[in-house]
Amino acid sequence: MPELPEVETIANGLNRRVAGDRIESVWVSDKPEPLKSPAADISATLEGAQVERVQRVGKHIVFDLAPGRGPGRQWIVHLGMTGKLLVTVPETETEKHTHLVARLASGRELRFVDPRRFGRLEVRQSGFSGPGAEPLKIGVQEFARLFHGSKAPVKAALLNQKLLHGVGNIYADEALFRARVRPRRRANSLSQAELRKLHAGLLRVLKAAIAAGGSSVSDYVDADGEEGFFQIQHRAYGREGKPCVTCKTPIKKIVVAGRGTHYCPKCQK
DNA sequence: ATACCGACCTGTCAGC
DNA sequence: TGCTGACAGGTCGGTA
Repeated sequence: MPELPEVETIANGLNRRVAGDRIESVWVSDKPEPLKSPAADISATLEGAQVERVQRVGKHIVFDLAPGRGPGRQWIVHLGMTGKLLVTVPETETEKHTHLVARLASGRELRFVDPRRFGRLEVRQSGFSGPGAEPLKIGVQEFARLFHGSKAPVKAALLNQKLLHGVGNIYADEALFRARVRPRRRANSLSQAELRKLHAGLLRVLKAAIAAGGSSVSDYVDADGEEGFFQIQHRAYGREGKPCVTCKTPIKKIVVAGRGTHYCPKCQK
């Protein structure tokens, strides 16, 4: 479900709510899919650990843990399409598809819920830096270099987490719309000017979406249960058949890299 | 190396 | 009303 702006919003909300709290005990479901680390490792790492802070890396939520001795460990959560991390009181009814419950010293619970089970939970030594470059930090030069070496459609390159991490289907379409570049163009066919526009468009759309609390297309909510509002600013994603905000031409929907892809056939070259 | 496609899961919605 | 199929914000592994 969530891409960079949603994960950023969730991680910031979790940081506000649970940083400094201690995990007293953990329950893990017996469904194996969401676990990248063995359940016993996850429990052993989380139990007794204090949450130092929560931050976003790519589309991952990273909990820095202070176990008290030895090198720090991290709990890394990828929400997949439908994952949620909720902070609740114990009395709140446990949702269907709850896969992990961490009981906190404050008396609250941190719960991981994921109906589709595409999300992943993992514990590891500190220092996780994600699979690719960070879109909010990368300069235009490095950005251009990433795409220069790829013959893939530029949309596929944007979605490739080993190049840039954090960009998903919505913001790839939105960035390409703002850069006026067609999603099927080969990444290495973009001119320097187009790469600059793509870099700028991506930064603009990600920052605006973070400011709006992310996009709530169906059921996304942040750590406080609040919806995001960026979906009302979408110009391409989800607007098939609707008039382009620039030229009124109907937005087209095609499939690129196996994903529904929206663009303006007139504005985007 | 690259790119397409199915697989992984469940829920929802449109269409019949 | 109920069934079927398509589709969904993500990623991985196999194959051509």
